Amino acid sequence: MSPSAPCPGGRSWAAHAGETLSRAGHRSGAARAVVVQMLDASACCLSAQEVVDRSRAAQHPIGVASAYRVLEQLHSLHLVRRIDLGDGLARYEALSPDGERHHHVVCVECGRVVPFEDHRLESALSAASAPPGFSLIEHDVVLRGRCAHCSRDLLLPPAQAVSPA
Amino acid sequence: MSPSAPCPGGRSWAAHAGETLSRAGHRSGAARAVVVQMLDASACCLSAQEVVDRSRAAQHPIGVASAYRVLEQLHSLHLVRRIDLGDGLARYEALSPDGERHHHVVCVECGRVVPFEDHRLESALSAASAPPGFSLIEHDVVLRGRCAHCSRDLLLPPAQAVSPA
DNA sequence: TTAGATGCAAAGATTTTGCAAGATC
DNA sequence: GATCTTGCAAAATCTTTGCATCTAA
Repeated sequence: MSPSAPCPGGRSWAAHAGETLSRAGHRSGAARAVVVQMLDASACCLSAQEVVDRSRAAQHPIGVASAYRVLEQLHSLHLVRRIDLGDGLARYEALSPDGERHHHVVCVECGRVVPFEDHRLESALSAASAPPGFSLIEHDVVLRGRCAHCSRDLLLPPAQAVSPA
Repeated sequence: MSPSAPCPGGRSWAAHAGETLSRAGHRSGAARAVVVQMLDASACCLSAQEVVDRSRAAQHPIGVASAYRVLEQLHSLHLVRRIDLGDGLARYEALSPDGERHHHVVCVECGRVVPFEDHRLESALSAASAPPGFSLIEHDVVLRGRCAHCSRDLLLPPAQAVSPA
């Protein structure tokens, strides 16, 4: 979790990403800087469109194509994780080099996304019995349920319930 | 797993689905019958396009829109599970009423999808500590790795390696 | 100066929707 | 016969690609 938390070496994820990118032979550019900064500052995963919208709001607008290209670049270098919450959007989140991961819970009513960690679940996933010969690399876990807010609304008369997003 | 395995009552999943659909007030139709039969006969999840392609191959072609509509209908009645393997396609698989579930492993090289079960993982998922107030409903788990075939290819000289799909 | 980065617009791919024709009950 | 289902085509989304321009090194 910890947005913009320093990486093991004391540097920010953004610094780590920049270094990895240049070592890979990529040049720096305005769009890339914006995307990296957005991801570094975000507490959770962002879609390409969200990155573009936030860049506009921050007075540093970038093109949609650039957002997708930078995100793909970061993904190919394992600097971000690609997350699919099942709504047809690809989301990305910064991946700290220490391998720390978290999972996501999505509210089936309002779509709210909440990150969470669970060490026991993590162990079970690492120890998961994959089919013979399969060597596991990573795992994606998405839980679905109702957030506190929407669970409460279910108990209220329909007229008072807040309409879901 | 077990494709076309009888449900607890001894009926096939297709029969169960048909009954549930009519109880919900839906009428039967050619397209729906084909989709239900495809899912019942499939060992694993199918995309809408796969259903359409197989329907054509089986000499009972259905329209793309119908496939999507029937799949959505089945999903809303919890007769199928919607699965997102991260490649931008929605897949669906029959959901037996006894609640038996399995997960999927995807080969990062060739895209092969293999179902698997793991009771310990299942327990960890059921016991997962969701954020406060969140009531969990279901979970999606996708593991990624290299299948036996592709792991072997990595050891061969590039010239002999089979090109990935 | 050279090769990569960027942005716009067009193209691709997947899924949804409008509407007329055909089936079911 | 009323209503739901189906299928074609158009629309809506999300993502990728082509190409000219700009820019980092």
